[in-house]
Amino acid sequence: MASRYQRITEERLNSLRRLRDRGIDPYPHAYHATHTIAEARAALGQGGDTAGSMSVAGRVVGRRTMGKMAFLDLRDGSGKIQLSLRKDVLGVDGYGLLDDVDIGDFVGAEGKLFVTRSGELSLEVSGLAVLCKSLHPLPEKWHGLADVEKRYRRRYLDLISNESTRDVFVLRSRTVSAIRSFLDKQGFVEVETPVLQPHAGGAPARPFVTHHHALGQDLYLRIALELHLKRLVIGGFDRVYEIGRTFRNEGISVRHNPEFTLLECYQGYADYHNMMSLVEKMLADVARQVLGTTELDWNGTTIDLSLPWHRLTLREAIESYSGVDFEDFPDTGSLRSRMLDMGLEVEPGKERGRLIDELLSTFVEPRLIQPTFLMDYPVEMSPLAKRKRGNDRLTERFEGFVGGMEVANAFSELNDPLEQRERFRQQSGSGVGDDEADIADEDFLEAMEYGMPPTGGLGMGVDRMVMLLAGQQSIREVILFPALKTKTGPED
RNA sequence: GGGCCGUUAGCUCAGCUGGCAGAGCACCUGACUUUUAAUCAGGGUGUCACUGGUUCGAAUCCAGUACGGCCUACCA
Repeated sequence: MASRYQRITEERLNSLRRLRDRGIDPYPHAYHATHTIAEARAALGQGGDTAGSMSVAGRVVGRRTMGKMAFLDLRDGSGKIQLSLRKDVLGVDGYGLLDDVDIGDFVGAEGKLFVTRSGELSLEVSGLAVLCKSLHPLPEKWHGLADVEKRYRRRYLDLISNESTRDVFVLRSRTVSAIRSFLDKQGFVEVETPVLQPHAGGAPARPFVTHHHALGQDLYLRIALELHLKRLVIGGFDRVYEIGRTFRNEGISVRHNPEFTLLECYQGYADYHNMMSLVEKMLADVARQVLGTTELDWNGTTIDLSLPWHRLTLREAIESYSGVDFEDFPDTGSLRSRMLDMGLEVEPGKERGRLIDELLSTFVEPRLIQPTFLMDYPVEMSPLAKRKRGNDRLTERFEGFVGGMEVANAFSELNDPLEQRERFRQQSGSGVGDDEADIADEDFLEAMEYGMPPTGGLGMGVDRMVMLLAGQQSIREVILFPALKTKTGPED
């Protein structure tokens, strides 16, 4: 604490002291601004008569003094405006306050609008109030804050000094709103289900474990929304969705954050074909609402989200990009030796489904830049999906890819409770689930025994969707406070 | 977990084969009543990430540690 205090620039503390000596509270409780800065700017646009006095409030982001007159740049959440301060208007005392106003401080200003000789809309200030004294200098005005680690750890500084960062998160907010409004219009009901669960199911991922003291019981942070939402379909919510944080105790990368936002929605009486068109329509609709177009710039290439997406089966895709037709290798051993022949490093213990997944992520996924659905995944990769009509070895499942990333995963949901029980059993027996995530959720199976209508289910990574719309290559650029290791040392 | 790269002033960055720690912005002092990357004159404010080693001498070379970035691994 003491060291932190010592780092504060002596001049800022002196300003603070001088303000108090003058009887000015540097941290007042409130300020009534009559206009936001954007409203103030618009006020001049109409009519031109700006005789009325108005007030605005914001952070000082620029300061140009020239003796008996000065300009401050003021910014609030809506925009930026220049304040003009003159000694002959404010008086010696009022103008003297400027000595103790630094870049970074919050001020409120009252005055009348006018346009300077050089055409800049400004507020001729008749009254200035300090609203908060800042004790640290802001990052430099031209380059902003560039150090990636500092940008994430002190996102507030990133937001203050880099407008583009702010734009990304405004876009994120609009994206989530657009998803909601799209689904709401389609008759989906939004719900919230538990984050803390006795079993973490719905996906083969390692969960975070926590402990409930009063219950004396370990709980898991959810890794998917699936099993609870299906319970709600069983309960009569034919169209239901949730947008929520999920947690996976796995590696961190440009596409993976330990906590991320997942959209899942379920539609009774629908199958995976219906979900495909839902995904297509939703992305096109969201892009139009957020960007005004279905064309995205992704790493220099243009991605077109207009309908329809390219469709091919997983088998076709893997065969055309890797040369392997997995139907020719019906068991783990044969597929494994084929992959070894290709010079791939294959970890022992991977089942056939995992091997196919590896072919997919190595050869196919990076190539799927334009929106593409891969359909019909093998049963062993998809324990919650219904078998494909006409082919027992496959399921009616698809994944959607855009920009070389998986952004959607959906299927005709398995609703045969006896088969579901059997699939869970095979899954846990195969060593895939282990005890890390107790997939065999007995409570869920019992619910399914009461009967779930035929249902299409869909999951989409919201962070990745935002990455696409914002043209960002790293998930950390679309998460305000991405996961970072705690920094230890003299800093604190 | 493995590999490569990075960490120098509040911020953005230079600093060569080892020889007194640098620039711009910010900040401080002074001038300036229409500036807007204001301008002009002056001022360097530093645990060179941390710890150890080599050396007469280390920001620089070596080793380890921390944190970060990219790749990889893990991961529907």
